[in-house]
Amino acid sequence: MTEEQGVRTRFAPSPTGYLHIGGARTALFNWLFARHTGGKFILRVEDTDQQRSTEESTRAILDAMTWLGLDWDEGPFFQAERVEIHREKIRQLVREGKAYYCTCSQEVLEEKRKKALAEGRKPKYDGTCRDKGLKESEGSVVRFRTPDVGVTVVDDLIKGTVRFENEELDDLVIQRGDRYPTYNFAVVVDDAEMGITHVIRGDDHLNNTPRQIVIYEALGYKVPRFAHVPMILGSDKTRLSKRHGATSVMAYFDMGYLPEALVNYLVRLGWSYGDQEIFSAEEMIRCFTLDSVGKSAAVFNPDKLLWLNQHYLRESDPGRIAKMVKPFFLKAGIDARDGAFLERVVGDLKSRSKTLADLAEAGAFYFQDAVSYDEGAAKKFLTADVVDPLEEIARLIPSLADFTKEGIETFLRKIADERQIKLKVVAQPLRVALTGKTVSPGIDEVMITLGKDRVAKRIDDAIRLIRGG
RNA sequence: GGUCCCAUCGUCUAGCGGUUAGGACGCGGGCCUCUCACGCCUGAAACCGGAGUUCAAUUCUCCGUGGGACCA
Repeated sequence: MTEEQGVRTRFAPSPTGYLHIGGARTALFNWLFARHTGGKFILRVEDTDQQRSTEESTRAILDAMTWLGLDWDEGPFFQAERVEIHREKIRQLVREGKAYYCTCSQEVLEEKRKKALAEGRKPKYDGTCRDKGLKESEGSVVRFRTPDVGVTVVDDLIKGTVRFENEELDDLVIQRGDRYPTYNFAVVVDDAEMGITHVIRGDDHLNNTPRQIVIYEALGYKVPRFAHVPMILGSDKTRLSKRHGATSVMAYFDMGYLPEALVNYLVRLGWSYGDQEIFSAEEMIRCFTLDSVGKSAAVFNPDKLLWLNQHYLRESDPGRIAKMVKPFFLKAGIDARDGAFLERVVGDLKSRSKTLADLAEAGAFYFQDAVSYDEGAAKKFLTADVVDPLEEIARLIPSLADFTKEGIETFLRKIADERQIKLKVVAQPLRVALTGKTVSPGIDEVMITLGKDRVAKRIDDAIRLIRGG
């Protein structure tokens, strides 16, 4: 597969909504295959559905691809701008007798279909107009003259050899009554004209493939290789949809996921490389092949995505995470403009957060002038018997020479030892005094990030609270 | 209704005739520990069913069952 020369793949979303999880994985596989083989990855927007296509959707899809790091080499091309090319090819087929005008009305067709079904026959077009030699007329459609004998074989790179009896295929409508080409026709012309060598798409298109192959052949095009990747399902094993949770790629951006986590999650959905779970973009490109793509549908598992996100959050550079998390703080009304301070906060929290949103929530206390105490925490840990050690800490902190993790640890242990109590007996009240909560980064990390002044002030505040009752 | 695809722990998957059926997420227990998270150890958890091929089937073939998709 690596030897393939001049590979050209494409992703062809229709701009009728956002880029969703399934589309993103299809795009990813196309992108990976192109990158792995040194080929080109092309983006084509299938905006022929005039009613539902919007520019906002196009923008949203492009933004999502960019966020994921799926860069394209050519395009975006717009299918709507290519309609004249499609019409020319349709006229060509009609001229050559490979397609014909049909004037059967929807009503008649529907009636015949019902009748066929009722009599237990196949509800396929009966060929009424096939040999009438009709000219174009108002509302007429163009049908493709499908060979009615023989077999069309799809030699799929993922599914293997799939055979279709041509007699099962219908005389497909290739131009609708409004003179617009149909999907199955336009996609063939565009893929062929753009020199696509490998069509990698969802396996919901597998049944369309023989219909497309006969069109390729009628038009004298070289038939590309096909690879039909299995679908992504929701937890109830039905097609992934909104009711399974977020399906839009950018919804994950909004929830504080890192793009590399989503990409890593997606690549392992249907594809594997031994036991490896974690892949950098470079590793994916190096390891990706279509023959290790599985055949069966996969259920989307948000927990595993969360785990990967946590992993990448922990591994990432604090500076980068600080930039990414800043909007989450701002959204919560927290002024996180002090870059150096924010970066220290991120350093404390990135290894213990699952998402950027989590991080911002857990880190809010760093930015408060007056700590807001969790009620239960204050009641349990800010008690009269800890006033003495807290006072001692507040008194000695300003002059503590070694204000490092080790220095603070030693200092706190000494405070505890002198009172013949365990460190944790001091640590929890101190944590509540500094953070307002019982859960936080290490007490030493918090103190360093906050700095001596804020630490002393917060302890004083807590003592005042205890005394004030 | 027809056609097509698919089938290993709850989930993602490894396996490509002979394995104590491996890993990961999640879940249970333990260790570490200033809380949490990480990390480490550990436990429970799967070959859809039936024929056939074979000395031997999770693996190959067929049928069934279940799920999914497409065409209308």
